[in-house]
Amino acid sequence: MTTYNPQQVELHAQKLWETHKSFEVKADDSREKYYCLSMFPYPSGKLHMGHVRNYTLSEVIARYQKMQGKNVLQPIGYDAFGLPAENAAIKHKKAPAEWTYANMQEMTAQFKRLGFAFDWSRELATCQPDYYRWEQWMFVQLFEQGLVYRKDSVVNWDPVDQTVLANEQVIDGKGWRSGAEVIRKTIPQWFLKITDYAEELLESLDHMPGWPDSVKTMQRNWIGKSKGLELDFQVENFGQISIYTTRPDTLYGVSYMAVAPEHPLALQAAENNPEMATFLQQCAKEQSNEAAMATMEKKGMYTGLDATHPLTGKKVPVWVANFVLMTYGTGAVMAVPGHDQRDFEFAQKYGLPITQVIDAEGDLSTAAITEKGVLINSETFNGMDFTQAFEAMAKQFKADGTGRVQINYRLRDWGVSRQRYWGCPIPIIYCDDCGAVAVPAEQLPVVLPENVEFDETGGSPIKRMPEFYATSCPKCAAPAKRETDTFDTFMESSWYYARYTCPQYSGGMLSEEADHWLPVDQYIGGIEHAILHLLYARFYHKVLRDQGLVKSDEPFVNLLTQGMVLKDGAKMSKSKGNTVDPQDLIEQYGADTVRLFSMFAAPPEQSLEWSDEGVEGAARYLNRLWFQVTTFNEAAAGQVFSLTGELDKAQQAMRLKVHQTIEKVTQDIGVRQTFNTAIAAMMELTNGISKFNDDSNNGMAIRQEAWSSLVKMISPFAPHMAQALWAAMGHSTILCDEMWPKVDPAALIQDEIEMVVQVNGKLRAKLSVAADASKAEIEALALADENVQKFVADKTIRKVIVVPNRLINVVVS
RNA sequence: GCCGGGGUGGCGGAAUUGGUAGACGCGCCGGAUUCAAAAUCCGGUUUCUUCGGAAGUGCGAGUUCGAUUCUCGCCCUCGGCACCA
Repeated sequence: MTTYNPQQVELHAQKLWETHKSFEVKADDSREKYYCLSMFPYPSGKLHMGHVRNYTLSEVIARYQKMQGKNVLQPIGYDAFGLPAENAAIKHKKAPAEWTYANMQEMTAQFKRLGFAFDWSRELATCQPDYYRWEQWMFVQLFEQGLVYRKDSVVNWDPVDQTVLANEQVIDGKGWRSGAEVIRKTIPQWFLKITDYAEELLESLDHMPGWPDSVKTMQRNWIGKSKGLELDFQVENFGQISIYTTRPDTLYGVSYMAVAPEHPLALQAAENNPEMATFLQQCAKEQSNEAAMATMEKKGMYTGLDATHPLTGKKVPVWVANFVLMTYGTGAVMAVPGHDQRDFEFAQKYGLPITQVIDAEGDLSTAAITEKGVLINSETFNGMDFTQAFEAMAKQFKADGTGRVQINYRLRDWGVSRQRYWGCPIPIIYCDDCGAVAVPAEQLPVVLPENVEFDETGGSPIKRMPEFYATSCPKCAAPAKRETDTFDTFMESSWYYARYTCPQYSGGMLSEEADHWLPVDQYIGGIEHAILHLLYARFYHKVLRDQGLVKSDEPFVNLLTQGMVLKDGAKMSKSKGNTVDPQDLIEQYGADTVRLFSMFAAPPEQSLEWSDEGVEGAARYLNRLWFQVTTFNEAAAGQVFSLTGELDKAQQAMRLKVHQTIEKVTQDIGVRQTFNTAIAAMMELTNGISKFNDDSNNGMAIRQEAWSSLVKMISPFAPHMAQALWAAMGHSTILCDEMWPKVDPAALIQDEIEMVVQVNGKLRAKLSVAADASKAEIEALALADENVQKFVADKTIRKVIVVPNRLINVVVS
């Protein structure tokens, strides 16, 4: 017997797989395909436990599916553009490309050491021109089709560093490096019309049974479809403002209007009013992200302008309010303090009238009444319910042309411009005469210069590199300037899963192979991507489809959202400095232990609070398994045992346990995706077999079947050890090419079943009952039990509930 | 603030369709082995208890013969909120 040496066993298995190209796959119509994908990593440095968990999850699924006989594609690559590389450039005076490539190399070595079944021949990195040229190409297509447009939009501006900051770089309203107060600045940026796809993105969610309900709900709410009225209000000395409301039934309760600080009306009001100008400046210092907007103190100022109420003709004051979003609806709202809590608070603060126009439960002296009900104080609309009022109002406004029914989405178009260096250049050229012109396809890619130097401010180097931006107009050949903004990195991560099907293809964005592999059968990634990445990728896939590049409607059939790996209660991330380095654990225990533990510690969808303790347990288990199997192999001495004749009770029980475990593990991996319980079941079986010391022929046959099944079932988790044990059993094949063990239905037949007896829901006895016993027999048996009698004796039996194969509940009083 | 999760022994977690709460593992306790220790193996381990039992799954109600599971109201916590990825 040899002792278990994980380092040796693991390197040996890895070499074996590499030599046999076990995980390099080609399109093969003779076998069912299975595309298993984990979200690719950002090359931040070393791997952390979140990575290990993520890739082990897809690994287990991929290896399991391969053992079901499928042609499994499991690729890997790097989401290589992004902010941390620029931060590192400032800090270490190293070009972002150099830092990124070094990290990729390090992470690749770690991935290989973990023995993941990746098809490395398909590796890609999004910062390579071969990759991003097609992203630029697609942008140009969309530009020409009108799915791309340019408009003014707000960014965080650091007035000291003279640079745009990411939300993450704004801490308590101040620039992370300069400490200066960040202000809102409006600059022109490029947008993709994701809202054109809002309806389909919403509707498709109803036909995606492989996605978790929670993610679908979040996406539905994010898209936020609503039906309302858009109404025009006339404002004297200004003109017309439009508002959108989903509650036209409360129109008679409007006591003021509110516009966003960036609204043209607000800007006009500030022209001759220094106080208003100061107020708008204050608003410009407030953060524009939704969380801040929703929680900050509600402030407003009267513009001095009044709107005319379209139904009553009365004057309604127009206010500027810091909580009105310019980006949603029309940037103006009607305020109904009686029936909207935010309007209510604002009205209370500024002494604006609060009137009740809906008859519903509530007390207007303390809070708004937000429930729907019958209209009151609403002239001819009195007595109508919400639906009647909505329709009647819609009809009336339509007739006089001042309002219309409108479907609105909360979803906004996707702003893809970033004023950063380390990203894919936006393929646009600005010409004084021709305007914004797309870079012609034959001039793509627009290559990002990689040898650059960063200054302290973190501003993009290409913005001061004429050799990059100076060019000529593709239309009129006059001197022109390239766009120096780059794409949002979500652009790269929105289609990489498709490019993996043909990573080296140079004839286009995607080859015909894309439709062989797509859609992805199983996608796995962090729950933090539930909305942004997953929605952008869904959108992009539909765009690819409409360009004729893929045939499917959705990119990911099944989605597994893994919980966060937490340390000290917070997301494990490099920026927080609370990461656990798996390298040390691999060196100490081996990759199999680290993989096994990351799957055993918690179910995949739950967040996992990391603790170093417990890894030991996984290592102990593998050691025990190694010892048990190698000891058995010695006893078996190369012989193959098969069952003959009748089995005794203990043998039957052992064989039952083996096949129950195969059934459970198969279900847990293949259907439930609860890998922690699969491992627990295998541990239980291991304990069971090691206590079953039957040396008879049938005993040996059962043990041989048990160990061999167990080695196969543990192989997705601990593939190196499993391979070594498989070889030690005398097999010359590669285990990952073998078929998954099958359940023998005959082994599952039981003639006696244990049932529980309750009296008034409390456990009082356990019974062993013949499998074919009738209800009456079971009932009689339960009532005959001594302990049951004790609790029943002096009472009246009201009823007896028999749940087949489970329990008997005797209800007494 | 809004949207979506989570809360069960000392700890990670299990209970798959409303049916034995605590599987499996960690830790701890006891024993074997050892000169000794580590490792390993065996046994025990929710709490209280008058040893009959009783209580118990964040808190408070409800539905049910029966609730960790369903309903309502709270509390705490994690993720997301459009420029972190």
